[in-house]
Amino acid sequence: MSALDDVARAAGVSTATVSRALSGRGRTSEATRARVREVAERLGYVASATAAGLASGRAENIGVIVPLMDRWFFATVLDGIASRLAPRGYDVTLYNVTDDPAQRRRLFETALRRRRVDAVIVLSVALTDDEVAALGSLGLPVRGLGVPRGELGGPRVDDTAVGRAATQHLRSLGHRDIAHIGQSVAGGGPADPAFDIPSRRRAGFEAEMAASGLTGRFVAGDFTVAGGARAARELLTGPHPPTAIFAGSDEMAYGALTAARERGIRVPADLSIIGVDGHDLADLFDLTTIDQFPHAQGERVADAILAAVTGEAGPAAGGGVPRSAAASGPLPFSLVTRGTTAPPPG
Amino acid sequence: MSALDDVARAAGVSTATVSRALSGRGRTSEATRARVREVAERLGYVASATAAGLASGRAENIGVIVPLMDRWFFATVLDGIASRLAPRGYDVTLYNVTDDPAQRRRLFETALRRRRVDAVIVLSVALTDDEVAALGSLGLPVRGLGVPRGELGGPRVDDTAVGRAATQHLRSLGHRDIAHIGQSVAGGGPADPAFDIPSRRRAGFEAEMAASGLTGRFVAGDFTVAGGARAARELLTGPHPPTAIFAGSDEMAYGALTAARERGIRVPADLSIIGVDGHDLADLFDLTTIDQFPHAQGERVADAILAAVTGEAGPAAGGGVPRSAAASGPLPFSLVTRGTTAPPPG
DNA sequence: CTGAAAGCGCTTACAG
DNA sequence: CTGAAAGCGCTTACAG
Repeated sequence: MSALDDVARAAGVSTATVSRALSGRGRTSEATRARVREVAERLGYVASATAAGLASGRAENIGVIVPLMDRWFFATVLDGIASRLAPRGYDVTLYNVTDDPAQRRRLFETALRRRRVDAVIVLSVALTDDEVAALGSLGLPVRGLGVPRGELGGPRVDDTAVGRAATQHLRSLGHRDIAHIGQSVAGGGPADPAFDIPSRRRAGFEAEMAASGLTGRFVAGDFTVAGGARAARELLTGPHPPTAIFAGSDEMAYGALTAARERGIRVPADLSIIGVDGHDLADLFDLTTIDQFPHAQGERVADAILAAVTGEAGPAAGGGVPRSAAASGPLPFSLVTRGTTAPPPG
Repeated sequence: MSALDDVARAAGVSTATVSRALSGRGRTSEATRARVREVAERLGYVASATAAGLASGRAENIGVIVPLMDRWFFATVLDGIASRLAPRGYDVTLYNVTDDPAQRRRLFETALRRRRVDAVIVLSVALTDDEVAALGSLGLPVRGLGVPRGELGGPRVDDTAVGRAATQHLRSLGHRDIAHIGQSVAGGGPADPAFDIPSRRRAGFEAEMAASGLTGRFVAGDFTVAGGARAARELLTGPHPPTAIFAGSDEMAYGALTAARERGIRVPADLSIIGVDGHDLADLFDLTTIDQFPHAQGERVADAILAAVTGEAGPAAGGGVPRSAAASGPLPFSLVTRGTTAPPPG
């Protein structure tokens, strides 16, 4: 005696009709549908996700693989994803990936293979070849967001352009002695560094500097506040401190700000600093940054995965351009000029 | 021809035996179990979560209701929860609750009733009576973390003590003119303000001030950086600015720091500021705070929910005190003295 | 310890 | 448009 039976009985129809009326799949007369829905509502009936999933093959659930949940950027992207999925009736289950090999094996070889999700979104994590293969063998749509690999489809920011834009801003203020704080490629990264986000930002920086006949310095941070502080201290205590720093993330920029403060170096009078992200607190720090709209990024990848799962072209019918093509264009970013950048001293 | 059948065939046993060998439930000979596991491993077999869930009634999935996923505190707690659940084979599905009434109805009346989860954890959200009732009617274990209601069990910090400790620190430095930035009770909160976290912190503040025969001022922030800045501006531009501010959260304390900076008020020479949380960037801001170990809070509530779901007393056998009793004690907090607090001027 | 069989609560061809 | 029935892929009493 399932709950479905109760509804069918109360509405005087078969369970098949209840299922059709409630899901909207298959034909039902308007009158029947209305009556069934009314009865279901009154009885507080909601179909069991596991039973429906088993019978239909649709889990109505999207898996999201995310590193470091306590990092602002990912939390914000996740929020964007959830904001698009929930209204469509999709749940999101979280798969936190760490550096622990045993944990990763459990994730890719077991957790993800339980058929609990219809598709998976991968947020900026460096995956091994085996892991990419494991994802592929799932037979599920997979989209990455900012993943450092070409293998996974999904929207992405043109990070080379981001690197160029940040550098251009500094150059246009007159800086010639600019250092970049980023991530060293060796740091446990994936196979092909050419697809790496930090590498792209750095490449943009170097290209822009080279275009002016300049050479930029590079110091490795690790995309944390502490790493940024460490890198900035190295730069600022050297024989020839730069007049400007382009940090590959806002959090590293905060670290650079601290390092400058420690040494009594005035920002922006003595030193300009620009970050990347559009972090929550950038306004508080009065930090100039390249905003990459992480919340919107989450929305975009959620829409893309939904389109893949439902086989739709997208919510809006639109004109001649297929929605999928539009959705696969590069993600926007924007320079936000605040008080940490100014012309160089002298 | 299910995947289970393949394994059973290859191992030369029945599907029942495969199920028992793989799950560890029921008896199986050591030899059979080893062989079945070896075959399953070789074939890459992992039981379908939806089929197993339907048959067993166990979803092996915990729902977490969380507001504002992009808030550091919640993201950190979530990380703590996931870190305990994943190793035990439990997935976590996220239910983001916002202020949108339609969205909340969808959550409490539909999403949560799909039997996708074995239990639910509620993170600090103000629930209406109807929502608490809806949670109760789920027939599932429910634990809150820092929920402003007595109805939901679960570990919690003694926030009155937190308020007292912060105030004591300021008092011990010699401050007499202390203001508290918190949250106004009217702000869309739940029925009983007595269970409210912000109210408790404020009560602790007032009790401690009263004990010295002093009266503290109160200004409402809204637990955001901007709200803290606004409240602090109000205090600092008044006729009689305080010599110390106790902010109910680190993020509001950051706002207060900004407001002081705007006005050229030196911290801590002219003004002391203390926050609550143990935020990631507190170290960067050199902020004195009451750390409440959010990651550990997540671990604790995850353990509590796991105990409720599995009916266990907990992982460690322990001594005479039941684990559950120990786990229900108040959560720890700790004063971290940094550079934003000092004796008052003069 | 192991197997045959029923059943978990839905969805969906297939007929009508 | 609607119903009877099979089936989704497991788990679990129930026997043996």
